[in-house]
Amino acid sequence: MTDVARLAGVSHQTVSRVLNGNPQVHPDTRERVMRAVAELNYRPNAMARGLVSRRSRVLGVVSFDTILFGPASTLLGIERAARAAGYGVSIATLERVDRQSVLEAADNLAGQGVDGVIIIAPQMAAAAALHNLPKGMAAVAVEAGQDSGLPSVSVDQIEGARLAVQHLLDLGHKTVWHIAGPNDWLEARDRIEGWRETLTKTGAPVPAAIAGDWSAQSGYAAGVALAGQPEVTAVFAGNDQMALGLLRALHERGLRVPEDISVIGFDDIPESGFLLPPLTTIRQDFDEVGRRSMATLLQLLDNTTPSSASPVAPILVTRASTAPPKR
Amino acid sequence: MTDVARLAGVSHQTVSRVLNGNPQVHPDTRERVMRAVAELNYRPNAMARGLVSRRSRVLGVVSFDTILFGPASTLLGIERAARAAGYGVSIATLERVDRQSVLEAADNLAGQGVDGVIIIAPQMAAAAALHNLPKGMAAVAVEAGQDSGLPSVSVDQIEGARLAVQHLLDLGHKTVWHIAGPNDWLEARDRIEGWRETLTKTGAPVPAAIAGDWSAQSGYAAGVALAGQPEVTAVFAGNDQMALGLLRALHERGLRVPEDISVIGFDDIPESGFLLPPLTTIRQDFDEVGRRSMATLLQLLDNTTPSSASPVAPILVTRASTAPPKR
DNA sequence: GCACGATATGTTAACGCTCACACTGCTGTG
DNA sequence: CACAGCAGTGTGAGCGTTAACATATCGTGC
Repeated sequence: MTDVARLAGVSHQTVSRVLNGNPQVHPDTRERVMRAVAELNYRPNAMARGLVSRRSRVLGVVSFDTILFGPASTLLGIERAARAAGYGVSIATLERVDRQSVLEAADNLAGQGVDGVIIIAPQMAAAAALHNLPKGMAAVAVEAGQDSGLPSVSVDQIEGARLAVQHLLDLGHKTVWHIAGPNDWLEARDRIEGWRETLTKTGAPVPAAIAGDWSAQSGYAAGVALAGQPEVTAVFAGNDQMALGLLRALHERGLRVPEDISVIGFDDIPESGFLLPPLTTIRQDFDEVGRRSMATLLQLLDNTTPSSASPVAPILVTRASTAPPKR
Repeated sequence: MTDVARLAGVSHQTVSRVLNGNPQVHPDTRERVMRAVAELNYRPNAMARGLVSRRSRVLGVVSFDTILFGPASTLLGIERAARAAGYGVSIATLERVDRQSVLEAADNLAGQGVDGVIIIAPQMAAAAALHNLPKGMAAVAVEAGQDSGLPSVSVDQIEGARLAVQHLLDLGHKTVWHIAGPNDWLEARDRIEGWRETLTKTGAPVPAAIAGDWSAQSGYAAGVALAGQPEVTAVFAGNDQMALGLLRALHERGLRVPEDISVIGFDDIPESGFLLPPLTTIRQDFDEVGRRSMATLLQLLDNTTPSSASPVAPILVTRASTAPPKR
């Protein structure tokens, strides 16, 4: 910076002013400084800057299983929103999801000097850990339910499930079976709740939910079980991967989708449109989740009370795996 | 730090020594300092530390399309390796892949003060940009070919293609068709090369490669074209998503896999085992890629000449989508 | 013509840490 | 008994930036 100042014939403070867009600099001076900056290929030192301003302009994201479509998309949405706001993003991926791992990850990020963290905590264990975060740490939770003690952003899973189930009921199905995600995931619980509520509200019988673990394999297993029950005409799978496994199981048993059984998924993974048949599913707007998380975090950093908006609304994507019942 | 020093009854320098594991501190002193650290809940300031040591212990990763299985897995592998080495990871995701975006992303990361960057650059355009990186920036390329001018780490795509094609030839197929990835991806080019080479070497005829874009949709389109050609008995899809689309197209045309046509994919995405039929494919070891990238970057930071190891070997995962030809 | 605010720039002191060096006792050696 | 050597600790400077304040220059209104 001193070099730039010398070359431009000004003080280092003026250089600092130019770099920070201070309006009180003469245009000519600004020009000269900019030229010197370019000529010397000067780049401000982020650490010196952060040391005095107490802001690193980097935020941390704690996440789990970033290979899965949901978390990966959320991460991407956050990263986009952060970049738009002039922030960098540092990640910490959890190997296991328990209280300690979450706290360790948050601690690591804090040690890197992030200004705040966004925690993608769809599991109960992760959400529980949020109460123990180092105090004074600006943190926003994503998909963590209301009782995490943190400002939080999420997609309206209950509404998503309602959309899925209502769609099937509207087609004329008497009821809808459900392959649920793991019970320690909040999203799984909410989808079960939305499913059950919608059935109950319309007076439809509520079959037992079948336990899955998000994997295609578990969907397949559920499909094997369901294929043996002739009364099953419509199935709401907790995510698209399980729907995929389900489709395979039904196909193997000679059941046609949607003629014999309607199937609806959740997530709208890129492959969903190309399954056999193309999958009707529920889409979540992860970019919006990213934007809201970022906005909330920025409010936290500004010391304004974060405005808690309503959850992000999912939408129904109708393809070819659902139809009126034929049997 | 001063507070800790006061509480422990030592100088700030001794506190620093304890924190950095300097062996020349008396065990009793160390103990007292540690206790003070714990009591005050003190955490060293990363920026002050980085300012003087000129090391942030954070590295940057430039990546594209982190929703795709390959890049997401690579990112995860790098993150794991970085954590093991005590480094944090900052990400920069590209919206578009061209020279300028790559340089901008690298610049952003540099502005955040990362010690070095790992660039996942599977596309020609990205690889080309690597020559223009700010000099003095420690950088490692992943999947960028040899001529990026950077130390680089990659999976042996040619070998992977060879494994796939040889597997089909060994089953008795006269030749193997290929649905290729986009021509501006290095991985796509290498897989084409491995495919062509293997066919040529064994004297098999080399059909024209069919252009795809990694998506299930393009695999479907290719499948529609191939289903009309009775001489086609074996297809090597450039990735598993295209294989998925292909399976759907073949199924729709009444062609059975593997009885009528054998299909092999590439990547081994989590769903591959649950397609109809379970997909035989080629698996890449992304953790190993992450470890090697990290190791290379650390060597670069140490000013040792990076040891350029041989590419990571992929492996064949045999499932149910390939069989000897029947027609 | 002169005080006065506005505009533009410079000066100095932190920020919290590590590095280089100086210092203090103590032990062991000739 | 003096002195070197060493373990253990303290002192002061400086990393590159911004904040706070001080200063210089310039019109402007009376």
